[in-house]
Amino acid sequence: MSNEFSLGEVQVSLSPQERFEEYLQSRGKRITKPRRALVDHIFRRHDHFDVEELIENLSEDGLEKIGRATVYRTLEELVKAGLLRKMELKGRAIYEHDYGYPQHDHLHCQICSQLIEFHSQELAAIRDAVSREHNFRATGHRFTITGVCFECSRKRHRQQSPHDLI
Amino acid sequence: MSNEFSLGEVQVSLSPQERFEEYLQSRGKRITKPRRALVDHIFRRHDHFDVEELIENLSEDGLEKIGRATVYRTLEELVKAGLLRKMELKGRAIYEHDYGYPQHDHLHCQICSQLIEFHSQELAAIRDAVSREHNFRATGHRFTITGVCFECSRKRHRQQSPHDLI
DNA sequence: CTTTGTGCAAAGCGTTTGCACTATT
DNA sequence: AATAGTGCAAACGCTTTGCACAAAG
Repeated sequence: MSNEFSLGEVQVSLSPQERFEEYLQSRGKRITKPRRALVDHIFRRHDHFDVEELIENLSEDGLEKIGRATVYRTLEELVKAGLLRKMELKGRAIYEHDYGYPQHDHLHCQICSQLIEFHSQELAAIRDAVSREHNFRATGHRFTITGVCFECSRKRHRQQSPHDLI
Repeated sequence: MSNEFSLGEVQVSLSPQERFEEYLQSRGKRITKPRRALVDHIFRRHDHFDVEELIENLSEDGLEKIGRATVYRTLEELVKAGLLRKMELKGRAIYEHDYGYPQHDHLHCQICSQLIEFHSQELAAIRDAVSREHNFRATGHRFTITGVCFECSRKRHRQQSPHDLI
């Protein structure tokens, strides 16, 4: 158990950095300064983030010179490498750590936009059962519950859901 | 049972048109020609559709004069009225009938992009249990399984998932 | 007659792409 | 030296918005 990383709850034997380099090597892609800086940065601080947030935060690490295009391109690589998970919310991409983190899904508050993670074993079972029934080869799933979080429902008694507001 | 509409499997007492007019009236919004034409059109033919498809098909019903802006604005109303369900896929909005249709979720083929519907009672149960645990007031959920459908996995032995392609 | 809705074209926003330059191999 | 990656700015695709005109109430 000495050379294992515990980033969340899942044990993995390579650091995200190492895993990314391995991925790059295996595809004949280059290990560059911006790529290294980005993995470091992302796995140092972020949990869920969108590109705009990420770019803003880059200056905290003195990485303001990395261009948007490089950020977008690197994020794509990180997803392909299995380090990040991407999802779409309100028209923009949200990323979160995937490598070394356990499978989970989200509650999404429509008011404050916060994402709350939850774990459910049954979900994977349903996914597999449904996929089998349809001869579908599942590679992943996304389950998102939308509504109003505890804090927001305390604050506002009138809610903003599609069906209300007279 | 005489005045009921069966659009899918759920019995409802108003036609989509009537329901939409009721919704519009209740908000002091006007019942206009384009709005009426759009509900008619949408509930005549479509199942899942995106805005581009919808606009292309409008000419089949002689509705080519309805502008994009009106289409977008009306779709938004139809969602608020509970007639349509909106979801985002690959950066663009997909709509499907909601009113008069049973709750369901989707399998999404990454190759041919088709959406396959499935029904699962357990899913609602999980949603409610998880929400209760987090004091979250759920108003809906979206569960999408991604992968490769039967037809596509027969055709291609090499798949296109994130992790492959040398 | 008042006010909301429409159609058009322009703007907006997140993301992608072409290209000359730079850095890795 | 050869080739892949970077940064910039322009282009993109989908959606929203401002505005003058049309239509509903």
